[in-house]
Amino acid sequence: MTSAPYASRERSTKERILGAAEALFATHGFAGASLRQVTAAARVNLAAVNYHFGSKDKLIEEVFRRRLDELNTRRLAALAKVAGEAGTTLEDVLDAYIRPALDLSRSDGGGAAFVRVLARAYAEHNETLRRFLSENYGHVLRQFAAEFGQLLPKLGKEEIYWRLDIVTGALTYAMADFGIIQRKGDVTERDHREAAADHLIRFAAAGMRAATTSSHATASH
Amino acid sequence: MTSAPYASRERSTKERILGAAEALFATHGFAGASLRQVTAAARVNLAAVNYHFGSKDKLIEEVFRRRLDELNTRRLAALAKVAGEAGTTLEDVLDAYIRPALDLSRSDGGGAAFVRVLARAYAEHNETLRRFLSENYGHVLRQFAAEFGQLLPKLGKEEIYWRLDIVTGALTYAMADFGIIQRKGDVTERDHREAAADHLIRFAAAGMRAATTSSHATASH
DNA sequence: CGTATTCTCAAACAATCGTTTGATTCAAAC
DNA sequence: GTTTGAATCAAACGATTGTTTGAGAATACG
Repeated sequence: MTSAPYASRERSTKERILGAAEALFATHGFAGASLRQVTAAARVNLAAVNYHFGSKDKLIEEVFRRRLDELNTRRLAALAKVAGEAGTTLEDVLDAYIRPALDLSRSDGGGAAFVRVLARAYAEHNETLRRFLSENYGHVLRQFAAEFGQLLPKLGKEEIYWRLDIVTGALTYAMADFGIIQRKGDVTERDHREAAADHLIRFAAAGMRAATTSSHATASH
Repeated sequence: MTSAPYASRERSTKERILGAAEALFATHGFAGASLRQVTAAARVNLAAVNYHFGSKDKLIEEVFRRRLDELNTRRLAALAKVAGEAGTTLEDVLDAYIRPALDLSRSDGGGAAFVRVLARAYAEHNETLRRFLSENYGHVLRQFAAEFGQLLPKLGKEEIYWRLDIVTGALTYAMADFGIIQRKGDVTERDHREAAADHLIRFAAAGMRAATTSSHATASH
């Protein structure tokens, strides 16, 4: 029975709400998922959201904070392992940027859903949410941009940001499995994402290395 | 054969609704923009949406159909000009894919807003909308994939789709101006998008040409 | 024990949602 | 001028939204 004391439940009310919100925001979006859907999925009372988080907007922020803190930490840790080293390649740095997101999407705690939430956040124009993400991602982005600048000395600072921006957009897109390509039935979700990261890293590395010749018409060949 | 009443107005009610819906869907999303917002912005009566389109979902579909028909036509026309030719480069084909979207985003009829709507559609998991887009994009995508296959004979069919998929995601992301990079005040919107397309084409071409040899770490397990 | 605090719950709140209705206005057909 | 059918309008529909309320149950602490 569930008549046990509240504190002894397998997961706290706050955590159940966060998990349910994450999954529903990924599926229906922030405006599309109602608090009644969230609380029903979490098997908690409707009023629990406003009691524990204050409002729906604050709940959304908490959904992001819970994952982004760890994602940023892991990315910077992975970057620190390869940054400045002699034999570090572009692929290594890109791996440090992409792999933590891949790992997050594989984690069983609902991280896969969060990656889709993250992709939605990029598509949203919500000013509050944009600023929140910028404050979290901006710091990481600057450190990676500095490392890319060392590996690609011929590229200007602005050019680095341009290309890294494209990589981030493509990464988010690919990680969220938004592509038109449907994975075959005999390929597991894990292998699918491994392949996605593998393709993306090769793709992104080549793109980051591309020459800066302004005119692309009849460039080589 | 009755021509429409109220024909003396500068734009018809249907067109005004479509324009307002496009702009508001881009800003607030499909669930986030209400019909009252749309009809107020279009300066038409609330009931006009259901009268002319039947429902909100049908209105959404019509917003897409109006732009996608022309975008697909232009992409295929641009592809036909370079496909099969002797000196055709990868950049030329990518240009045929990206340039029509760029032109659309520059058109004064609200095309810029539609590109943002398109990016939202990719982030949505709406099954109906996904199928609608797949039917429109699938046809174009197959033709481009065939051309890329000729230009990159070393890549398998599945690999082509993988990379083209990443290009599409990155394109949508960049075209919608979702990037963190903010354009400077002295750069016009037009120049900003020109630069974006230029960067993206170079980036994408290098990515498409990337070797298939896995340069880093086959996964464990 | 009793008291204080934290949390849950059903119910209701005002606001907004997409949609429908019925009357009215308008341009063209007769 | 009358009729006709399409288009517009204000108003209301029932359903759903995020949020608040107040009473009650569960826990913590003295």
